[in-house]
Amino acid sequence: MDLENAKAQMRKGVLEMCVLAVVAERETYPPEIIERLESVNLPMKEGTLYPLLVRLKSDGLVDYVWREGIKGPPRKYFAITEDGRAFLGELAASWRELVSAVDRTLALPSSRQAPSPGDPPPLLHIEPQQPFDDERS
Amino acid sequence: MDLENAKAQMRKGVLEMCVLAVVAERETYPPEIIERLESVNLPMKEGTLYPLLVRLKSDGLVDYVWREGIKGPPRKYFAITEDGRAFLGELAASWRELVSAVDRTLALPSSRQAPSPGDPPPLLHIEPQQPFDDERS
DNA sequence: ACAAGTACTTTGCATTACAAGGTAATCGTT
DNA sequence: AACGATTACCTTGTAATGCAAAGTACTTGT
Repeated sequence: MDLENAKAQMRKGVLEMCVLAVVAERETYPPEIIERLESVNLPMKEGTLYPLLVRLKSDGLVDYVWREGIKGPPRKYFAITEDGRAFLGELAASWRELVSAVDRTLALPSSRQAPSPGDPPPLLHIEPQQPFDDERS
Repeated sequence: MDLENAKAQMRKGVLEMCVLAVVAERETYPPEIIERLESVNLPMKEGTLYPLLVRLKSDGLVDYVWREGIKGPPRKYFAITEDGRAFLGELAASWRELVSAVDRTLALPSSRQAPSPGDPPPLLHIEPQQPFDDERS
């Protein structure tokens, strides 16, 4: 289990919201979306983005038009729809709830500090515990 | 695409960290871990937790001992290891980075406010845009 | 023409949460 | 002591989804 994998797993759940947020900012096309997300440290690959945009489009959360660029092939410029903007609002609210829940978990006593040398070794040398509330006789 | 699914996706990436945080707090056994997480609004099912604990154990991040309860069958009491505590520290740091990155994305202009009636319809009625920086030549 | 660059698309794989069902130990009641 | 209820642990199959890798197509420059 490596840290990189864990970080990737954490990112997975928010990519959809972040793409929607970037598209909500203004019309863009996929390579630009990727650049933007990378610029805030949220790497995303082509093979992830294109299918995601297809999903968002078929759910009516974004729409696109073909536009000719100054050079190269035509681009799909995406914009958010009204439904998309409403959904993004809900996603952002859920995100804030999640952040609050996770922070509450991380703030639990003993999960706070890094291991300091000289601490009493906490590993399974705990005396047999008194049950508190859940064992109704 | 429903909101519930999106919320579940967001949770997925952090469950491992949260379980580790709960176990870091003090020795516990699986049903209690589930209760704790539910109490902070992070639902997790048995079929998710047990295989996850197996992974954490085989990676040396947690350890367990069998203990007899006051009633019912014996329980596996889990505690975090030193390695686990170090890893939890890294996970928490990555989590904070992610929160910061996502918040930066959500703060992009136009993804902030909810749709207000009377706004100019923003959907793809934007005039053909001047490219800014990325079209070199 | 042809190569290079850019953009869009698709396929197969790995990870992982979960629903659903299964095994086993203990307890209370008869 | 037998049996159902409770509690705890475990396993299997499914679905979602990020990604690597490879493919298609349009445009530009030589």
